[in-house]
Amino acid sequence: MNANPFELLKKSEKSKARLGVIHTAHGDVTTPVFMPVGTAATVKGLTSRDIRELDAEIILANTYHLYLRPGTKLIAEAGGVQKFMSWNLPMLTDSGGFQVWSLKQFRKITEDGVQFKSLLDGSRHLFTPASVMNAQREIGADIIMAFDECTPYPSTVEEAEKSLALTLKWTREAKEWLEANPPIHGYPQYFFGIVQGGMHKELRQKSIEALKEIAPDGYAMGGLSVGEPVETMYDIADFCTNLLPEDRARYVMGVGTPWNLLELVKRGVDMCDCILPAKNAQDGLVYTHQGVLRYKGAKFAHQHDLPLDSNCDCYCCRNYSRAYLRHLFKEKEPLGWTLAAIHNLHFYIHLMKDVKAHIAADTFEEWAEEQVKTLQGNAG
RNA sequence: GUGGAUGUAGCUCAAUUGGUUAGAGUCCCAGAUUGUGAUUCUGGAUGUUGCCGGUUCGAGUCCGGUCAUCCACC
Repeated sequence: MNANPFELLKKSEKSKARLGVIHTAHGDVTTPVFMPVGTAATVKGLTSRDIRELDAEIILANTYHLYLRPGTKLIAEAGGVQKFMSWNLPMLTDSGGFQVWSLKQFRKITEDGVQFKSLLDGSRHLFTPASVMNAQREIGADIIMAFDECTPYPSTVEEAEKSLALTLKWTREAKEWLEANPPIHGYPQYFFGIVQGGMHKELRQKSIEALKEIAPDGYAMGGLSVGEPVETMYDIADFCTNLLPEDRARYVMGVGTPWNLLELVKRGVDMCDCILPAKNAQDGLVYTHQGVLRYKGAKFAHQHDLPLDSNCDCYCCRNYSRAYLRHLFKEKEPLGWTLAAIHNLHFYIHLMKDVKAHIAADTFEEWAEEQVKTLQGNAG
C-alpha cells in the first residue's frame, strides 16, 4: 500500500505554484484548494446545500470532537461521516493532535499517547496513534491525518526535537496500524503525515526525511501560525516544499488569511484549511475584493443598497445589504453568522478558483502580488 | 388650579448617615483571532448630576426657587 491520490498537472515557471488534482472515492479535488472547516461534522450554520453552492470541493472534520460527541462508533453505524451529515463530496479529518495540544492543562503526554479529560463532562480518555486511526477509520473521511504533537512556539531545538521524535514515533505506529486494519466503509482512506520541527530548519528537514521513509500518501506541514512572525511561517513552508516530494500533495494545516494563502501557493502549497473565515464572519469581519471590512460599525446601519462586497456573487451579497447584515450582527441573530460565513467561505473558495485560473494562464505571480496588497487593506 | 413622584453618560440605572478623580451595563470607536476551548476577547471615548441660588470645610445627596415629565385629585 503506497497509494497516491495526487496528480500534478502543471508547475508555474515563475514560482513554485502548481496545479493538481486529488482523486478520491467521493470525487476529485482540484488544487490549490481551500477546505472549509466543519469540526463537528457541520460547517457551522450551513446546510450541505449551502456548502455545495459555495463550490467547496472538500471539507474537514475533527476526530477529537467527533470522538467525544457523538462518538465515532455512532458515525460508523451511520455509514461514515459523509452519509451522517449528508455531504457526498470528499472529506478530510484532522486527527485531534492540535486539540490535545491546545488543551494544555487537561492532558498528559506520554510515549504511548495522550491522556486527557473531556471538557464536556470531565471524563478521562486516552488517545494513541492506533486508537486515533481506528476512530478515523470509523469516521470514514477520504483523507486522514497522522496523530501528531503540535510543537509550541517558541521552543528550543531540544524541545522541538523531542516533540518531533514523538510525532515520528506516533506516525510510524499509525501507519503500521492502518496497514493491518483496512478501511471499513468500502473506499480508500489516504493517510497524510505531518511535518513538525518548530521553526528550526534542520529539524524540519529531519522530519521530512523521516516521513519519506514512512511514505505517507501526502504531506502536511503542522506547527505553523502558532505565534511566529508571518515571514517565518512563509519561510518555513518555503523550506519544506523544497524538500517534499513533488508528486505528493502538500497541505499547510490551519492557515490562514486570504493573503496567507496566496503566499503559500506561491511557495508550492496545494491545500489549506482555516477557521478564520467562519470565525471572523461571526465576529463581524469579512474579506472583500476591496480589502477587509468590519461590517458591525454604526456607519453601515443605513447602507441599504450595498452588499458586503460589490464584486461578489455569493448568496449573501446577491440578496442582502450591509444594513441588514449589521442589524443581524447587533441582534446576535444566527442568520447573520450564516450569511457572513457564506460570504467569507465563498470568498476564499473563489479566490482559490482565481488562483487556479491564473496559474493556468501563467499570470499568477503578478496577479497575486497585486492581490496580497489589496486584500490586506481596509475596505470600509 | 392643588397635591405627590421623578430628573445622573446617547439609552437603562448605581453612588453608605453629605466625604478623594460620580460608577456599571448597553451603545459608540479601534483592535485581536489562523489543524474552532462554546452566542469570543482586549483596549478606548463619553457627563456643566435639568437650571438658579443657599447652607456647609465639603452637595449628585440637605434647603429655597424655577423648569420639564409622569401620576392622582379638583
